[in-house]
Amino acid sequence: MPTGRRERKKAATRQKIADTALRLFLERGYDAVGIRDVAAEADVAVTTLFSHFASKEALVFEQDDDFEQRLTQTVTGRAPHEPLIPALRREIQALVRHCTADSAAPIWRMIDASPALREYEESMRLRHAESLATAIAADPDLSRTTTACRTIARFVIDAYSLAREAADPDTAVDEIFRMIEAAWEVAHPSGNSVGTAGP
Amino acid sequence: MPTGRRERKKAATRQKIADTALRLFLERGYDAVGIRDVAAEADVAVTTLFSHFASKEALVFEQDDDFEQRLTQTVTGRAPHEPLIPALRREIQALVRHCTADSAAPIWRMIDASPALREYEESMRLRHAESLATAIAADPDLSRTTTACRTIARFVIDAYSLAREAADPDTAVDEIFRMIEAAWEVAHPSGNSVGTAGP
DNA sequence: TCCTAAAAGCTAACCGTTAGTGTTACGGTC
DNA sequence: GACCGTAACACTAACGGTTAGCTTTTAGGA
Repeated sequence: MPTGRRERKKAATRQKIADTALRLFLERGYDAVGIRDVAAEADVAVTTLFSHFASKEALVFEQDDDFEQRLTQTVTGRAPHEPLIPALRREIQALVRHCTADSAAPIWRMIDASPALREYEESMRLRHAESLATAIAADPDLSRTTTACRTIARFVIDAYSLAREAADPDTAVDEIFRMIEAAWEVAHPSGNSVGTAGP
Repeated sequence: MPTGRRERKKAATRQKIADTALRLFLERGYDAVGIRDVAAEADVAVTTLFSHFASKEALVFEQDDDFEQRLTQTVTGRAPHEPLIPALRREIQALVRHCTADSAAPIWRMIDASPALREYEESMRLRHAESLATAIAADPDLSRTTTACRTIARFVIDAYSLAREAADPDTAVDEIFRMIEAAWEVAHPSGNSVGTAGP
Protein backbone atom coordinates (compact mmCIF):
# COMPACT_ATOMS: atom_id res chain seq x y z
CA MET A 1 0.00 0.00 0.00
CA PRO A 2 1.95 2.99 -1.27
CA THR A 3 -0.62 5.60 -0.29
CA GLY A 4 -1.02 5.46 3.45
CA ARG A 5 -1.74 8.80 5.00
CA ARG A 6 1.36 8.39 7.10
CA GLU A 7 3.67 7.98 4.14
CA ARG A 8 2.04 10.82 2.29
CA LYS A 9 2.50 13.14 5.26
CA LYS A 10 6.07 12.06 5.64
CA ALA A 11 6.82 12.68 1.98
CA ALA A 12 5.08 16.04 2.17
CA THR A 13 7.16 17.06 5.18
CA ARG A 14 10.33 16.00 3.44
CA GLN A 15 9.43 17.90 0.32
CA LYS A 16 8.45 20.98 2.24
CA ILE A 17 11.78 20.97 4.02
CA ALA A 18 13.71 20.50 0.78
CA ASP A 19 11.75 23.19 -1.06
CA THR A 20 12.06 25.67 1.78
CA ALA A 21 15.77 25.00 2.12
CA LEU A 22 16.50 25.46 -1.56
CA ARG A 23 14.43 28.63 -1.70
CA LEU A 24 16.19 30.15 1.31
CA PHE A 25 19.61 29.09 0.05
CA LEU A 26 19.01 30.71 -3.32
CA GLU A 27 17.52 33.83 -1.76
CA ARG A 28 20.15 34.53 0.88
CA GLY A 29 23.09 32.25 0.03
CA TYR A 30 23.93 28.84 1.39
CA ASP A 31 26.24 30.02 4.15
CA ALA A 32 23.95 32.79 5.26
CA VAL A 33 21.11 30.38 6.02
CA GLY A 34 21.31 28.26 9.15
CA ILE A 35 19.68 24.94 9.82
CA ARG A 36 17.54 26.62 12.44
CA ASP A 37 16.34 29.10 9.82
CA VAL A 38 15.30 26.34 7.46
CA ALA A 39 13.55 24.41 10.20
CA ALA A 40 11.67 27.47 11.40
CA GLU A 41 10.61 28.50 7.89
CA ALA A 42 9.47 24.96 7.08
CA ASP A 43 7.71 24.88 10.45
CA VAL A 44 9.40 21.74 11.71
CA ALA A 45 11.78 20.98 14.54
CA VAL A 46 15.49 20.81 13.85
CA THR A 47 15.49 17.15 14.85
CA THR A 48 12.76 16.46 12.34
CA LEU A 49 14.82 18.07 9.62
CA PHE A 50 17.73 15.82 10.49
CA SER A 51 15.52 12.75 10.48
CA HIS A 52 14.79 13.44 6.81
CA PHE A 53 18.23 14.66 5.72
CA ALA A 54 21.55 13.47 7.01
CA SER A 55 23.24 16.84 6.77
CA LYS A 56 22.80 20.42 5.67
CA GLU A 57 24.47 19.62 2.34
CA ALA A 58 22.07 16.76 1.70
CA LEU A 59 19.29 19.33 1.50
CA VAL A 60 20.78 20.57 -1.75
CA PHE A 61 21.47 17.18 -3.33
CA GLU A 62 18.03 15.94 -2.51
CA GLN A 63 17.60 13.64 -5.49
CA ASP A 64 21.04 12.13 -5.67
CA ASP A 65 19.57 8.63 -5.50
CA ASP A 66 17.97 9.20 -8.91
CA PHE A 67 21.35 9.93 -10.37
CA GLU A 68 22.83 6.77 -8.97
CA GLN A 69 19.96 4.60 -10.14
CA ARG A 70 19.99 6.04 -13.64
CA LEU A 71 23.62 5.09 -13.96
CA THR A 72 23.28 1.53 -12.72
CA GLN A 73 20.11 1.12 -14.77
CA THR A 74 22.05 2.12 -17.84
CA VAL A 75 24.33 -0.84 -17.25
CA THR A 76 21.93 -3.47 -15.99
CA GLY A 77 18.95 -2.48 -18.13
CA ARG A 78 20.52 -2.11 -21.56
CA ALA A 79 19.70 -4.35 -24.49
CA PRO A 80 21.53 -7.72 -24.63
CA HIS A 81 24.99 -7.41 -26.14
CA GLU A 82 24.61 -3.67 -26.43
CA PRO A 83 28.09 -2.20 -25.98
CA LEU A 84 28.65 -0.64 -22.58
CA ILE A 85 30.55 2.54 -23.25
CA PRO A 86 28.24 4.13 -25.86
CA ALA A 87 25.30 3.47 -23.56
CA LEU A 88 27.07 5.18 -20.70
CA ARG A 89 28.08 8.00 -23.00
CA ARG A 90 24.47 8.70 -23.93
CA GLU A 91 23.41 8.67 -20.30
CA ILE A 92 26.20 10.95 -19.13
CA GLN A 93 25.46 13.27 -22.05
CA ALA A 94 21.85 13.50 -20.90
CA LEU A 95 22.79 14.07 -17.27
CA VAL A 96 25.30 16.75 -18.16
CA ARG A 97 22.75 18.53 -20.34
CA HIS A 98 20.28 18.32 -17.51
CA CYS A 99 22.50 20.13 -15.04
CA THR A 100 23.98 22.62 -17.44
CA ALA A 101 20.50 23.78 -18.43
CA ASP A 102 19.75 27.41 -17.72
CA SER A 103 17.17 26.55 -15.10
CA ALA A 104 19.78 24.70 -13.07
CA ALA A 105 22.39 27.42 -13.34
CA PRO A 106 21.64 29.25 -10.07
CA ILE A 107 21.83 26.02 -8.11
CA TRP A 108 25.18 25.05 -9.55
CA ARG A 109 26.50 28.54 -9.05
CA MET A 110 25.62 28.16 -5.39
CA ILE A 111 27.29 24.77 -5.21
CA ASP A 112 30.45 25.99 -6.88
CA ALA A 113 30.59 28.88 -4.44
CA SER A 114 30.48 26.71 -1.34
CA PRO A 115 33.45 24.49 -0.43
CA ALA A 116 31.23 22.39 1.82
CA LEU A 117 28.86 21.65 -1.05
CA ARG A 118 31.67 20.90 -3.45
CA GLU A 119 33.23 18.48 -1.00
CA TYR A 120 29.91 16.81 -0.42
CA GLU A 121 29.35 16.39 -4.13
CA GLU A 122 32.77 14.87 -4.55
CA SER A 123 32.13 12.19 -1.99
CA MET A 124 28.72 11.61 -3.57
CA ARG A 125 30.44 10.98 -6.89
CA LEU A 126 32.70 8.42 -5.29
CA ARG A 127 29.66 6.58 -3.98
CA HIS A 128 28.14 6.67 -7.46
CA ALA A 129 31.35 5.37 -8.97
CA GLU A 130 31.35 2.47 -6.55
CA SER A 131 27.82 1.39 -7.37
CA LEU A 132 28.48 1.83 -11.07
CA ALA A 133 31.56 -0.35 -10.70
CA THR A 134 29.50 -3.01 -8.98
CA ALA A 135 26.93 -2.95 -11.76
CA ILE A 136 29.62 -3.26 -14.42
CA ALA A 137 31.38 -6.07 -12.60
CA ALA A 138 28.09 -7.96 -12.31
CA ASP A 139 27.49 -8.05 -16.08
CA PRO A 140 28.55 -11.46 -17.43
CA ASP A 141 28.98 -10.07 -20.95
CA LEU A 142 31.79 -7.82 -19.83
CA SER A 143 34.64 -9.98 -18.64
CA ARG A 144 37.02 -7.58 -16.96
CA THR A 145 38.95 -7.56 -13.74
CA THR A 146 37.55 -5.88 -10.67
CA THR A 147 40.19 -3.21 -10.97
CA ALA A 148 39.27 -2.52 -14.58
CA CYS A 149 35.59 -2.19 -13.67
CA ARG A 150 36.30 0.18 -10.80
CA THR A 151 38.64 2.16 -13.01
CA ILE A 152 36.16 2.59 -15.82
CA ALA A 153 33.46 3.53 -13.35
CA ARG A 154 35.68 6.28 -11.96
CA PHE A 155 36.51 7.48 -15.43
CA VAL A 156 32.84 7.72 -16.33
CA ILE A 157 32.07 9.73 -13.23
CA ASP A 158 35.06 11.92 -13.99
CA ALA A 159 33.60 12.49 -17.43
CA TYR A 160 30.41 13.78 -15.87
CA SER A 161 32.26 16.04 -13.49
CA LEU A 162 34.67 17.42 -16.07
CA ALA A 163 32.10 17.91 -18.80
CA ARG A 164 29.81 19.74 -16.44
CA GLU A 165 32.53 22.32 -15.87
CA ALA A 166 33.76 22.50 -19.46
CA ALA A 167 33.11 25.46 -21.72
CA ASP A 168 31.42 23.19 -24.24
CA PRO A 169 29.93 20.27 -22.30
CA ASP A 170 28.73 18.32 -25.34
CA THR A 171 32.11 18.34 -27.03
CA ALA A 172 33.81 17.52 -23.76
CA VAL A 173 31.65 14.44 -23.27
CA ASP A 174 32.58 13.24 -26.75
CA GLU A 175 36.24 13.87 -26.22
CA ILE A 176 36.45 12.22 -22.81
CA PHE A 177 34.43 9.22 -23.91
CA ARG A 178 36.77 8.65 -26.80
CA MET A 179 39.48 8.30 -24.20
CA ILE A 180 37.35 6.08 -22.01
CA GLU A 181 36.52 3.83 -24.94
CA ALA A 182 40.22 3.36 -25.64
CA ALA A 183 40.90 2.61 -22.00
CA TRP A 184 38.09 0.07 -21.91
CA GLU A 185 39.35 -1.66 -25.04
CA VAL A 186 42.79 -2.36 -23.62
CA ALA A 187 41.30 -3.64 -20.38
CA HIS A 188 40.54 -7.10 -21.73
CA PRO A 189 41.79 -9.77 -19.32
CA SER A 190 43.96 -11.55 -21.89
CA GLY A 191 45.71 -9.06 -24.13
CA ASN A 192 44.29 -6.35 -26.34
CA SER A 193 42.34 -8.43 -28.83
CA VAL A 194 38.58 -8.61 -28.74
CA GLY A 195 37.39 -12.22 -28.67
CA THR A 196 39.36 -14.24 -31.22
CA ALA A 197 42.35 -12.73 -32.96
CA GLY A 198 43.05 -15.69 -35.26
CA PRO A 199 43.85 -15.46 -39.02
CA MET B 1 67.52 34.37 5.66
CA PRO B 2 65.76 31.04 5.85
CA THR B 3 66.69 30.24 9.46
CA GLY B 4 65.39 33.06 11.60
CA ARG B 5 64.56 32.04 15.12
CA ARG B 6 60.99 33.08 14.46
CA GLU B 7 60.52 30.71 11.57
CA ARG B 8 62.21 27.90 13.42
CA LYS B 9 59.95 28.33 16.41
CA LYS B 10 56.93 28.51 14.19
CA ALA B 11 57.91 25.34 12.38
CA ALA B 12 58.59 23.65 15.70
CA THR B 13 55.17 24.60 17.02
CA ARG B 14 53.55 23.31 13.88
CA GLN B 15 55.43 20.05 14.07
CA LYS B 16 54.68 19.58 17.73
CA ILE B 17 50.98 20.04 17.05
CA ALA B 18 51.02 17.61 14.13
CA ASP B 19 52.99 14.98 16.04
CA THR B 20 50.83 15.26 19.12
CA ALA B 21 47.66 15.05 17.05
CA LEU B 22 48.75 11.97 15.14
CA ARG B 23 49.87 10.26 18.33
CA LEU B 24 46.60 10.94 20.11
CA PHE B 25 44.54 9.95 17.08
CA LEU B 26 46.34 6.63 16.81
CA GLU B 27 46.16 6.01 20.55
CA ARG B 28 42.51 6.78 21.13
CA GLY B 29 40.91 7.00 17.68
CA TYR B 30 40.26 10.04 15.53
CA ASP B 31 36.71 10.67 16.67
CA ALA B 32 37.52 10.16 20.32
CA VAL B 33 40.08 12.96 20.34
CA GLY B 34 38.84 16.55 20.31
CA ILE B 35 40.62 19.60 19.07
CA ARG B 36 40.78 20.86 22.62
CA ASP B 37 42.54 17.64 23.65
CA VAL B 38 45.16 18.05 20.96
CA ALA B 39 45.73 21.69 21.80
CA ALA B 40 46.07 20.94 25.51
CA GLU B 41 48.47 18.04 24.97
CA ALA B 42 50.58 20.09 22.56
CA ASP B 43 50.45 22.94 25.07
CA VAL B 44 49.11 25.52 22.66
CA ALA B 45 45.87 27.47 22.43
CA VAL B 46 43.10 26.22 20.19
CA THR B 47 43.38 29.34 18.08
CA THR B 48 47.08 28.70 17.60
CA LEU B 49 46.31 25.21 16.37
CA PHE B 50 43.91 26.63 13.83
CA SER B 51 46.42 29.21 12.68
CA HIS B 52 48.68 26.33 11.64
CA PHE B 53 46.04 23.92 10.32
CA ALA B 54 42.86 24.81 8.55
CA SER B 55 40.82 21.99 10.02
CA LYS B 56 40.97 18.94 12.22
CA GLU B 57 41.34 16.72 9.16
CA ALA B 58 44.31 18.74 7.92
CA LEU B 59 46.21 17.56 11.00
CA VAL B 60 46.25 14.07 9.53
CA PHE B 61 47.20 15.04 5.97
CA GLU B 62 49.96 17.29 7.19
CA GLN B 63 52.32 16.78 4.25
CA ASP B 64 49.83 16.86 1.42
CA ASP B 65 51.81 19.64 -0.26
CA ASP B 66 54.70 17.24 -0.78
CA PHE B 67 52.41 14.90 -2.64
CA GLU B 68 51.19 17.67 -4.90
CA GLN B 69 54.69 18.94 -5.64
CA ARG B 70 56.06 15.49 -6.39
CA LEU B 71 53.36 15.08 -9.00
CA THR B 72 53.84 18.39 -10.71
CA GLN B 73 57.64 17.95 -10.51
CA THR B 74 57.27 14.66 -12.31
CA VAL B 75 55.74 16.53 -15.23
CA THR B 76 57.74 19.73 -15.27
CA GLY B 77 61.05 18.23 -14.21
CA ARG B 78 61.31 15.22 -16.46
CA ALA B 79 63.98 14.81 -19.16
CA PRO B 80 63.29 16.54 -22.49
CA HIS B 81 61.04 14.46 -24.73
CA GLU B 82 60.64 11.83 -22.04
CA PRO B 83 57.15 10.38 -22.47
CA LEU B 84 54.66 11.63 -19.91
CA ILE B 85 52.67 8.58 -18.95
CA PRO B 86 55.51 6.22 -18.01
CA ALA B 87 57.02 8.96 -15.87
CA LEU B 88 53.75 9.43 -14.07
CA ARG B 89 53.37 5.68 -13.73
CA ARG B 90 56.70 5.40 -11.93
CA GLU B 91 55.83 8.22 -9.59
CA ILE B 92 52.39 6.88 -8.74
CA GLN B 93 53.91 3.45 -8.22
CA ALA B 94 56.34 4.92 -5.71
CA LEU B 95 53.64 6.90 -3.92
CA VAL B 96 51.36 3.90 -3.69
CA ARG B 97 54.16 1.76 -2.30
CA HIS B 98 54.91 4.47 0.19
CA CYS B 99 51.44 4.51 1.64
CA THR B 100 50.79 0.79 1.47
CA ALA B 101 53.95 0.14 3.47
CA ASP B 102 53.43 -1.60 6.78
CA SER B 103 54.53 1.44 8.74
CA ALA B 104 51.75 3.53 7.19
CA ALA B 105 49.06 0.91 7.73
CA PRO B 106 47.68 2.19 11.05
CA ILE B 107 47.29 5.68 9.67
CA TRP B 108 45.39 4.50 6.62
CA ARG B 109 43.25 2.23 8.72
CA MET B 110 42.30 5.27 10.74
CA ILE B 111 41.55 7.28 7.61
CA ASP B 112 39.42 4.54 6.10
CA ALA B 113 37.47 4.30 9.34
CA SER B 114 36.52 7.97 9.39
CA PRO B 115 34.06 9.38 6.85
CA ALA B 116 35.29 12.88 7.58
CA LEU B 117 38.87 11.93 6.75
CA ARG B 118 37.85 10.05 3.63
CA GLU B 119 35.87 13.03 2.42
CA TYR B 120 38.75 15.34 3.12
CA GLU B 121 41.15 13.14 1.22
CA GLU B 122 38.80 13.06 -1.75
CA SER B 123 38.70 16.80 -2.03
CA MET B 124 42.47 16.88 -1.60
CA ARG B 125 42.81 14.55 -4.55
CA LEU B 126 40.71 16.87 -6.66
CA ARG B 127 43.05 19.73 -5.83
CA HIS B 128 46.00 17.56 -6.79
CA ALA B 129 44.35 16.61 -10.04
CA GLU B 130 43.82 20.26 -10.86
CA SER B 131 47.45 21.22 -10.33
CA LEU B 132 48.60 18.16 -12.20
CA ALA B 133 46.34 19.16 -15.07
CA THR B 134 47.83 22.64 -15.07
CA ALA B 135 51.34 21.22 -15.19
CA ILE B 136 50.46 18.92 -18.08
CA ALA B 137 48.72 21.68 -20.00
CA ALA B 138 51.78 23.90 -19.59
CA ASP B 139 54.14 21.44 -21.27
CA PRO B 140 54.72 22.53 -24.91
CA ASP B 141 55.74 19.00 -25.91
CA LEU B 142 52.30 17.64 -25.12
CA SER B 143 49.84 19.26 -27.44
CA ARG B 144 46.48 18.30 -26.05
CA THR B 145 43.26 20.13 -25.34
CA THR B 146 42.55 21.49 -21.90
CA THR B 147 39.85 18.91 -21.46
CA ALA B 148 42.24 16.08 -22.35
CA CYS B 149 44.81 17.35 -19.86
CA ARG B 150 42.29 17.64 -17.07
CA THR B 151 40.93 14.23 -17.93
CA ILE B 152 44.30 12.51 -17.85
CA ALA B 153 45.15 14.24 -14.61
CA ARG B 154 41.98 12.89 -13.04
CA PHE B 155 42.69 9.44 -14.35
CA VAL B 156 46.17 9.49 -12.86
CA ILE B 157 44.84 10.53 -9.47
CA ASP B 158 42.20 7.83 -9.75
CA ALA B 159 44.98 5.35 -10.39
CA TYR B 160 46.60 6.33 -7.14
CA SER B 161 43.37 6.07 -5.22
CA LEU B 162 42.27 2.78 -6.74
CA ALA B 163 45.67 1.10 -6.53
CA ARG B 164 46.01 2.06 -2.89
CA GLU B 165 42.86 0.13 -2.12
CA ALA B 166 43.53 -2.81 -4.41
CA ALA B 167 44.50 -6.23 -3.14
CA ASP B 168 47.68 -6.12 -5.21
CA PRO B 169 48.65 -2.45 -5.58
CA ASP B 170 51.60 -3.03 -7.92
CA THR B 171 49.56 -5.01 -10.42
CA ALA B 172 46.73 -2.53 -10.17
CA VAL B 173 49.00 0.37 -11.05
CA ASP B 174 50.22 -1.50 -14.12
CA GLU B 175 46.70 -2.40 -15.19
CA ILE B 176 45.27 1.07 -14.72
CA PHE B 177 48.19 2.76 -16.42
CA ARG B 178 47.76 0.56 -19.45
CA MET B 179 44.28 2.01 -19.68
CA ILE B 180 45.53 5.54 -19.11
CA GLU B 181 48.18 5.15 -21.79
CA ALA B 182 45.51 4.11 -24.28
CA ALA B 183 43.32 7.05 -23.28
CA TRP B 184 46.23 9.44 -23.67
CA GLU B 185 47.10 8.09 -27.10
CA VAL B 186 43.66 8.78 -28.55
CA ALA B 187 43.62 12.28 -27.09
CA HIS B 188 45.72 13.80 -29.85
CA PRO B 189 44.12 16.99 -31.14
CA SER B 190 43.94 15.88 -34.76
CA GLY B 191 43.13 12.21 -35.01
CA ASN B 192 44.84 9.18 -33.51
CA SER B 193 48.19 9.29 -35.28
CA VAL B 194 51.31 10.39 -33.44
CA GLY B 195 53.10 13.21 -35.24
CA THR B 196 53.07 12.70 -38.97
CA ALA B 197 50.91 10.13 -40.66
CA GLY B 198 52.58 8.79 -43.81
CA PRO B 199 51.33 9.34 -47.38
C1' DT C 1 66.97 51.10 22.63
C1' DC C 2 62.61 51.31 20.77
C1' DC C 3 59.13 50.15 17.29
C1' DT C 4 56.60 47.09 14.36
C1' DA C 5 54.61 43.10 13.35
C1' DA C 6 54.31 38.23 13.67
C1' DA C 7 53.02 34.62 16.76
C1' DA C 8 50.55 32.93 20.40
C1' DG C 9 46.98 33.30 23.95
C1' DC C 10 42.21 33.89 26.09
C1' DT C 11 37.28 34.36 26.05
C1' DA C 12 33.11 33.77 24.17
C1' DA C 13 30.51 32.73 21.05
C1' DC C 14 28.31 30.51 16.34
C1' DC C 15 26.58 26.62 13.98
C1' DG C 16 25.88 21.84 12.54
C1' DT C 17 24.66 17.85 14.76
C1' DT C 18 23.04 14.45 18.26
C1' DA C 19 21.23 12.31 22.63
C1' DG C 20 17.55 12.00 25.59
C1' DT C 21 12.85 12.35 26.43
C1' DG C 22 8.33 13.05 25.64
C1' DT C 23 3.92 13.62 22.62
C1' DT C 24 0.92 12.94 18.76
C1' DA C 25 -1.43 10.42 15.25
C1' DC C 26 -1.72 6.83 12.05
C1' DG C 27 -2.40 1.69 10.92
C1' DG C 28 -3.47 -2.79 11.89
C1' DT C 29 -5.94 -5.91 15.28
C1' DC C 30 -9.33 -7.60 18.39
C1' DG D 1 -15.22 1.04 17.73
C1' DA D 2 -11.69 0.55 21.31
C1' DC D 3 -6.73 -0.70 21.70
C1' DC D 4 -1.93 -0.93 21.08
C1' DG D 5 2.48 -0.59 18.79
C1' DT D 6 5.15 2.43 16.48
C1' DA D 7 6.52 5.93 13.18
C1' DA D 8 6.81 10.81 12.97
C1' DC D 9 7.58 14.84 15.21
C1' DA D 10 8.77 18.18 19.00
C1' DC D 11 11.61 20.24 22.74
C1' DT D 12 15.68 20.95 25.40
C1' DA D 13 20.29 20.79 26.12
C1' DA D 14 24.30 19.74 25.01
C1' DC D 15 28.87 18.49 22.23
C1' DG D 16 32.57 19.55 19.12
C1' DG D 17 34.73 22.09 15.28
C1' DT D 18 35.52 26.68 14.11
C1' DT D 19 35.99 31.77 14.30
C1' DA D 20 35.90 36.72 15.90
C1' DG D 21 37.73 40.07 18.89
C1' DC D 22 41.16 41.47 21.68
C1' DT D 23 45.43 41.21 24.57
C1' DT D 24 50.14 39.62 25.46
C1' DT D 25 54.57 38.04 24.21
C1' DT D 26 58.64 37.96 21.36
C1' DA D 27 61.67 38.30 17.37
C1' DG D 28 64.07 41.43 14.15
C1' DG D 29 65.13 45.81 12.13
C1' DA D 30 65.55 51.07 12.83
